[in-house]
Amino acid sequence: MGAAYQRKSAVDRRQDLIQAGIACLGKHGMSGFTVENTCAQAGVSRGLINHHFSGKQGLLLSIYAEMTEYLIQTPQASTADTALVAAIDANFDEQSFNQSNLRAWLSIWGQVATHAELRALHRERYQRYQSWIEEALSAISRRYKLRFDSASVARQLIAVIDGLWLAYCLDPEKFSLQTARGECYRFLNQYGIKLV
Amino acid sequence: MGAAYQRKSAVDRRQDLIQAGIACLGKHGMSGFTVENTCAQAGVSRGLINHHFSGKQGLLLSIYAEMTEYLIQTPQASTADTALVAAIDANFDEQSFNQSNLRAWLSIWGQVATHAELRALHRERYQRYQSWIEEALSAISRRYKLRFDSASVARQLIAVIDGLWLAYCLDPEKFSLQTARGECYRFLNQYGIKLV
DNA sequence: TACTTTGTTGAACGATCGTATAACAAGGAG
DNA sequence: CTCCTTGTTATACGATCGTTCAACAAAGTA
Repeated sequence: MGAAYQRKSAVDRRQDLIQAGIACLGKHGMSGFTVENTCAQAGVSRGLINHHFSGKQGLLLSIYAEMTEYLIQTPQASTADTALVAAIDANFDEQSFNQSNLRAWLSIWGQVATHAELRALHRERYQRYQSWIEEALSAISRRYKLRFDSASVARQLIAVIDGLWLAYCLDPEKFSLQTARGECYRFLNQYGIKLV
Repeated sequence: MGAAYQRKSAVDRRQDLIQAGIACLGKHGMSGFTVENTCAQAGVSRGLINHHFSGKQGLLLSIYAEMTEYLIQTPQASTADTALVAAIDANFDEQSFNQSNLRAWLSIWGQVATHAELRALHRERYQRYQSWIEEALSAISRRYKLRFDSASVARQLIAVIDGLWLAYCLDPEKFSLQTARGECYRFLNQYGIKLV
């Protein structure tokens, strides 16, 4: 007779619950992100969330940290060109640009305004993200002797990316991943930035 | 001794509940949009929502219809230039571009993927919105002999607007209404579209 | 005034929420 | 084999959710 349940290390189980939470957020939004659903998705009992996290809000915080980790990681590319391409493409690969993942983001964004700790975390991550993009654009403008306000273009670029995400999430049949990605690079072309 | 409660016509009371619902969504997001909160905000009893709407979901549907009404209304301006300016400025006036309203939008968007009727309504309104902007851009490109793909620029413009909304909603201190509006017109300038 | 219509109330219902807690068990240390 | 740590389960609890429904009352009609 086998063991009644599988015992995992704290870090592994925490990762399981985080991934299960993301899956629930992607499936039915914030209303689908319940303790019962998440634990069922992870294949564990209900009480386990409060053992590994400080309540459901604690799990949500860890989920957001995990989700930003993938996108915010500063690419290690050699030039500003390839680094920016890598950063943009990370937003438009299959892992990021699918309805489930975008819905999870949308659900969490809806909580940022309410949840103080979540807002603080978001502010820090987004600030780092924007600064990095701004510096990359600045390097590119110097290298190719282009004339544009890096801060302004950075704001617009981030807005375009997020707006395309939103449009795709709300109506996935409207355009494809490639269309969205192409739209993003067409936008940069208009400023003389020819990356692809 | 006055009346125990004020009796209103169905249309007036429905409007009260719709506005109260928007206020609740803006205050604490979708989790703040409860029957109890909404009715308290409207100053009526809990049971009234089910008398005037088909449940809470029915109210949410009416709320979305009301919110789109203001933004989607096709301006009656004479030229495509002024019409597009009016449409864009409607997105960046104080009534639309404040955190409470944007949070309400964000909350509803999070439900679009889940709620079938809401998704259908959104698809219809957004399609109409995009078509109108695309036609306006097309008229402008003909008039000023500009060379760009109207459909592509329309997608980018909507993405920029929505992305700026999102950024402002998640961190209002990052930039002001005027900055966001200016960013939008700077984007159009890059395509040779000089409206302001 | 008497009657009808219908907007409105408030209590009650079952369902589900997040959390706390005591009992249990898996796996390693001795 | 025994003990101990700790990951895990299952139940129970109070709170709150959305909805239903019978009773009430305000305003119009005759």
